[in-house]
Amino acid sequence: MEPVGARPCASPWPAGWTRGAAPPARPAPANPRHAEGHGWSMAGVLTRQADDFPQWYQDVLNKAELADNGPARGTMVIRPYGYGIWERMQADLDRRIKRAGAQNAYFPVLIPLSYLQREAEHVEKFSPELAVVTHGGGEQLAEPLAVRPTSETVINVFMAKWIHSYRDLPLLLNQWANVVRWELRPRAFLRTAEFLWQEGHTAHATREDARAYALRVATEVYRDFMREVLAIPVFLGRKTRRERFGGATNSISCEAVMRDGKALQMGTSHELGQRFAQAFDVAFQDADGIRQFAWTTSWGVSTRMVGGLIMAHGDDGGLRLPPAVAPVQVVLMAVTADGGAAAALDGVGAGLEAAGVRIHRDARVDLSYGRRVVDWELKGVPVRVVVGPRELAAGQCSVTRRDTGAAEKVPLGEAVARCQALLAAIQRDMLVAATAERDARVVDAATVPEALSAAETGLARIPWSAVGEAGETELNAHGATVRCLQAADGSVPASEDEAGVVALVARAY
RNA sequence: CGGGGUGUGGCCCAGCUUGGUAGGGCGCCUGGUUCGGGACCAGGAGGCCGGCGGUUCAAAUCCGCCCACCCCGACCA
Repeated sequence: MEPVGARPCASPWPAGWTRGAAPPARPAPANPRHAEGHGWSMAGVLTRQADDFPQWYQDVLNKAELADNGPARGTMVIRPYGYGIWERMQADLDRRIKRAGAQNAYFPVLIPLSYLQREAEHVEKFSPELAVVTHGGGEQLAEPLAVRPTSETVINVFMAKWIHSYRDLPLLLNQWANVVRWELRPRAFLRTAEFLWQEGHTAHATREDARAYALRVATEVYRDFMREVLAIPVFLGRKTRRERFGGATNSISCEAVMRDGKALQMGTSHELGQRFAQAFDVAFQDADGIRQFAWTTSWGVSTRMVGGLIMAHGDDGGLRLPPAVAPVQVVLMAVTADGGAAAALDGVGAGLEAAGVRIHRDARVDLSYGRRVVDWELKGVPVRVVVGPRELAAGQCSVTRRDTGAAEKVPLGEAVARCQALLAAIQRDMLVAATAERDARVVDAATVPEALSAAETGLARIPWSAVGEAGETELNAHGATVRCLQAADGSVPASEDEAGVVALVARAY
């Protein structure tokens, strides 16, 4: 007997993905070319999102050449095209982080295990996912070394060494690094045993300063980056006690909604109070000569954002990339090998390059036209410029945008300017579209059962007073979580107990 | 830790019940015809059938042990 719906698969990624979840209703494809009756279909190329979203994600990873599974369970190889996206994210974030005053540094990947144990809640939360090195050079180590799951501990040791006076504060550090967390349910980009991220660590003289900085990073660095560069709108909110980072006094998170209605935590910024400072003796003398503990923060975003980008924008044709992070912004291709198409495209390409646009010339005329088109659609290249005999005869090129599928004929002489305008429009329109789609998935709820029902297809807004710790337990028992808490006006509340606080509830990756 | 399942070219799988020269699709290589939405034809490369042992004239197939991975549950969050 054949188990219905069984999909044997050697890959570890899709494991348990749809556990208990009914496939939510899906919106109509954003790309009109894929609509019923239009004739062009990606059938056979990609699993449709509505049929099996996790399989669609897996197909996109493979066909857009984003990532492969690593040899060790839970590890991932990021392929050049996927890494190109990450590099674009890194470059922009790095600028924003520096604009916020932080400087880059680098701390070791191996951390003495005893460091991890100095802050009680920190070690409690991270122990289950630690990878520990016990041998080196063929000898058992006197003290095991943890492979960093995050670097608060080692960085605080050095903050303690470097900070003496209030004049040394604030100390604003950031590092780009890899971290390892032993995950039992890995999912490519979203939860991998090893991932790449940036982790910021700061020390401040006052609680107010630390709090303001953690919020500043969450808004000016993370939220703005996600909106302006990734074209993904996020809810900024406060984590509940249960969802808080191990060792934090407050965690602020950026929560995005994917196209299957599930939420994804795209980034977090934590107030650590004086807990790490006390554990690691990060202290300074204030202007009055009084010795005080510093107030610290930490904040990070990771390669998980690549997964979020895929799932927030991708459609049945594959990836859709906002121009700001697209490794290739415009692809140029000829329909056939003969004629003067190549020369015409060279001219447009040279103009685009001179204008600073990232282009790719697809010279593979030995492949069928359809094959090449599908390739670039799968890869989400924002704009495609095509020249064939028809265009050539008219002195034009065909310019097609990936986000809407809209195509137009443009005189060759105007192609560069038109592409630039389109790239700007796509960047804007993708945010507008993603925002509309997200908002359509947000439902107001008054009770925990109502919130659970709404979480089947999206995100529920429910008064936190109607949930509480008991309600949160109930939600968790049914696969939903409180993603974050917001004040009535959408801002980040200073405490859970503020009047009018609203909980955003969803199933999450 | 308990229950269930799967290991066969790069990928997905058939073959196993009833032992008898290792197959198909996709991908890859060559040549040709094609090329306006994943083309077609022909030829070709590529496999200690997860490992060890057993039964047998003969094992991918039957038996035993082991390993790895996956699913459900438990645990954790």
